[in-house]
Amino acid sequence: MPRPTTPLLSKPGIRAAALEIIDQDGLDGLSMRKLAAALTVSAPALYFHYPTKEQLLDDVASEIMEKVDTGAFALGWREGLLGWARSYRAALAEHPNIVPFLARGPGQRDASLRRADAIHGGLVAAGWPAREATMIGASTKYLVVGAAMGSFSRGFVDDVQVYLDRYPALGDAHRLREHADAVDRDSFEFALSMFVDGLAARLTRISPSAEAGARSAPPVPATGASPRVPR
Amino acid sequence: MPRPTTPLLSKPGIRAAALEIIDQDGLDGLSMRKLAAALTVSAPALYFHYPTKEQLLDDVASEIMEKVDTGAFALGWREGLLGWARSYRAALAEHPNIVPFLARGPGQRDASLRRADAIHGGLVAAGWPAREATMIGASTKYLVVGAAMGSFSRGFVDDVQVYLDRYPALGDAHRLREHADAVDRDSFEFALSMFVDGLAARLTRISPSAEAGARSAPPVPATGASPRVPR
DNA sequence: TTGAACTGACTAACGCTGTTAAGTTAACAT
DNA sequence: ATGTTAACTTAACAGCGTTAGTCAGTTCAA
Repeated sequence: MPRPTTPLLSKPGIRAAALEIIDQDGLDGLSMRKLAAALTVSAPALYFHYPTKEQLLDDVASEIMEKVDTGAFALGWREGLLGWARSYRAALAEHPNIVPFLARGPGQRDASLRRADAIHGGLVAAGWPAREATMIGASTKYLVVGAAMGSFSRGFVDDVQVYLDRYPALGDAHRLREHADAVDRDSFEFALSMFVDGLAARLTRISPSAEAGARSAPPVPATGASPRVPR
Repeated sequence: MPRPTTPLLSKPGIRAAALEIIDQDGLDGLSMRKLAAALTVSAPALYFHYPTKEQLLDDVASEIMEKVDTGAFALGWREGLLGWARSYRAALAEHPNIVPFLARGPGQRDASLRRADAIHGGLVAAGWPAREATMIGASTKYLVVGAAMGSFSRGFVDDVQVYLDRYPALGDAHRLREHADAVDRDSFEFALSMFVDGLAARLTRISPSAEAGARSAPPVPATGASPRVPR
């Protein structure tokens, strides 16, 4: 079958199939041959549409990141940060297997820069110094990526009775596995709250005029408020 | 050369060589053949000492994690948490290439459990409810792993002039690359401070008796203070 | 209407990977 | 002296990402 009358493959189709395999079999479970087989096609056919496996993964990652929303910065830095962090984490939690790739991921993509700009602009407009705005953005990403990756709870095994008396402070850590997801979600929300609380306290300390977390005061264009100093 | 008079290989030697390759060439740069070549040995010889590549990596990861210190919990939960987080991050920053592996890593190892026990016990002894102690431990790990992995700053490319005017709020983000490491370190410290500040405020709120961050009051064995309730 | 150029697939193959099997001999225990 | 174990060797397998070369169907210009 040299050239079909109607194309068998399309970039979105390849992406969807790849993501499906990743979700089911993990990141290592995706191979070009397996992906091709799922599309009832030979492996090299994929290279007509994607020059490399990494490029394909980049595209899949970008697709996932499209669900990240920075719009809430219009309601104030606190709302913006919370909205961004939550939508970010939700996007990653939907496809946890791709997170290790996404973490080193591009970030230099256009959409990614647009998000970074919205975040930084929103923070600066609310009264945060540019340098701290950068650190807040980084910190929040740490939290989201760490939560998506680490999965603290999954570090415990549930078939071990041993450490129940060996490490009494762990109590019944073996039950963690059961509600691992819940613990992860709660821990993320907890960390986010503590972090934002600390931020709010700091903002009133360094810039008492700014209402901590409320709408940014003047209707000045958000992006214009960023001074051109190294951060 | 069937059996050498004195063994050519040893587990510590294999581990050291593996880590050296990982540090230089990245996690993907480590192959059993390359490792064997570095040790002037054939690849299958390694399998006499390590049953699998994953086991080898587990051991290397554990070796790195040995530098993580939870001793400061004797000085109070705040000092303990900060000391743990900083030594944890420092250990990962020394070998950033192995972090992606370490993040999914074992965690169920003996040493890992001992650390978890010390952390949880130290927090509970200072007045934190067990459930929140768990979340604090998880949150801190999120921060450390996220900081070690994400490398927010590395997400920017420095050869692009384009977005200077396209995304004005980003200012001169292209300079980020230069002091990427400094930004990472500062952002981590910033995040840690904000998080711990938020925690301290919460602790005085929920348990006013506990001095927020000071030494845990009575010299009671830390591990004995953990009630046996699900967390 | 013919012919060239392009498109979207194919099969074969390269060098790489982790790992297993089988062979070889030094060292050690009985 | 003999048998077992230890520590290596080479050969090989299946699977990986990717490249080269082939070929039929589609599109468009002359």
